[in-house]
Amino acid sequence: MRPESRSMRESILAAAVQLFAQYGYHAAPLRDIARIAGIQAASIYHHYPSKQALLVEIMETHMLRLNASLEHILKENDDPLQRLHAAIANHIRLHTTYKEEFFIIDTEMRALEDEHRPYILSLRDKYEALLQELLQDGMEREIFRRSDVKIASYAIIAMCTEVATWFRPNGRLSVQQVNTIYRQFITEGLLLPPGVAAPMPDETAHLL
Amino acid sequence: MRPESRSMRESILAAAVQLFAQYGYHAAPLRDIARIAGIQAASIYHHYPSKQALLVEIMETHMLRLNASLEHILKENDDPLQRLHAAIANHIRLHTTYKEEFFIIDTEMRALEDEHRPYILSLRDKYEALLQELLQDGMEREIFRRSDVKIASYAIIAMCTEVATWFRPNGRLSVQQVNTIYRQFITEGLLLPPGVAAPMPDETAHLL
DNA sequence: GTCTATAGCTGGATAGAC
DNA sequence: GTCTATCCAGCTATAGAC
Repeated sequence: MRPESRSMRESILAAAVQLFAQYGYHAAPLRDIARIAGIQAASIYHHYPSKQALLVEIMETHMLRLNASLEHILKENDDPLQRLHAAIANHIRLHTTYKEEFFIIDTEMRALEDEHRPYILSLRDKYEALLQELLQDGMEREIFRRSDVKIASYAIIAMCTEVATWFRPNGRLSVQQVNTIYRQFITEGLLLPPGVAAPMPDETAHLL
Repeated sequence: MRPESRSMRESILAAAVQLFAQYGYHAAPLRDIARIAGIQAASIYHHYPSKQALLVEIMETHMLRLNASLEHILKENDDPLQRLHAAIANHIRLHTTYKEEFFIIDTEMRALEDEHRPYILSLRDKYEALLQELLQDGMEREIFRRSDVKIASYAIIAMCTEVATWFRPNGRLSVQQVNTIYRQFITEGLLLPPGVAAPMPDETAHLL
């Protein structure tokens, strides 16, 4: 594949990402994707066989990226809490960096045709299984509270994924701040421990 | 409005709920909605002015229901923890009872035309504001850990809303079980309190 | 590799009979 | 209140020139 060709391929994909995220797959006309990429609609078919192929490529690329990064974290860490912290940070980092792509993954599963849906779903299932493995291990080693592993994984994924919906790169909070807030919420919950209520908040004590 | 008329109105709406949830707004043809309701597509226009009107009515009805129930909870309770428990239970109850309707609210915001989107968004904002009021009050009264109120509200809403995606009425867990698991996760988090870490296994007790 | 032109279809919505 | 018939706009995708 020659460089000029690859460049146009990427321009088309970037335009598709933008419009799929903004209007949804079915509401985004191929003509508009072509216009943003700077060519005619028919020319897209030199680079991709169909509109559906654009959606599949967006979803596959980023689900593979997400899974590979979590597999790497599990391989490099043994401590359940370190693993969880790294997994949260990784999920939030990717969902803010590739915010539109993951928003599409989160909202356009139904737009996948029967031919491709099982494959993309299997990638999503794989991610859930990796996180559940992390949680199960942490519970067996008495680091995490024993709870329903599946529901815990769904809850963590849902709240960390939704960051892709509202996060703004130049908004009130940085990625690092969002990460810190989510980490504490997931590990410690909302409730103040009854006895420890008063003087020094844990999260600032170590700064002194 | 005569009874026969209202009945067909509801049949049409129910069919729209089913197909919007299953295929998405843009991918659900009006002809299919009509077929499920047992009439011809053109007859729908006697009951609703447009396809868009079906979507708006579904979203409005259930967002109003959700807001009214949370307002009622805030009025009837004063204790922050009781309020939070009631809010979680209420959110999960509605999102499992009207699972398709809330799934549509969660995934088809982009399908709203400019004329109606601000109104539906204002209802969603209202719900977030009510929950944030609950959280803010609980933090000021030293019941909840001080944290970012907006993010905490987004996290709680995201995880409790996603129940509408995977919950199955005759599945592994009852609504009550799901509610209990979520309640503990939100208030206490995943981590076991270090001191309270259960009876110590014999082979590690000597390390203390 | 990109273009113009258009095929082929499907969709929401309307007209007007009954 | 529901029907049949149809308009017409919009879409994805293809054909074939350059």
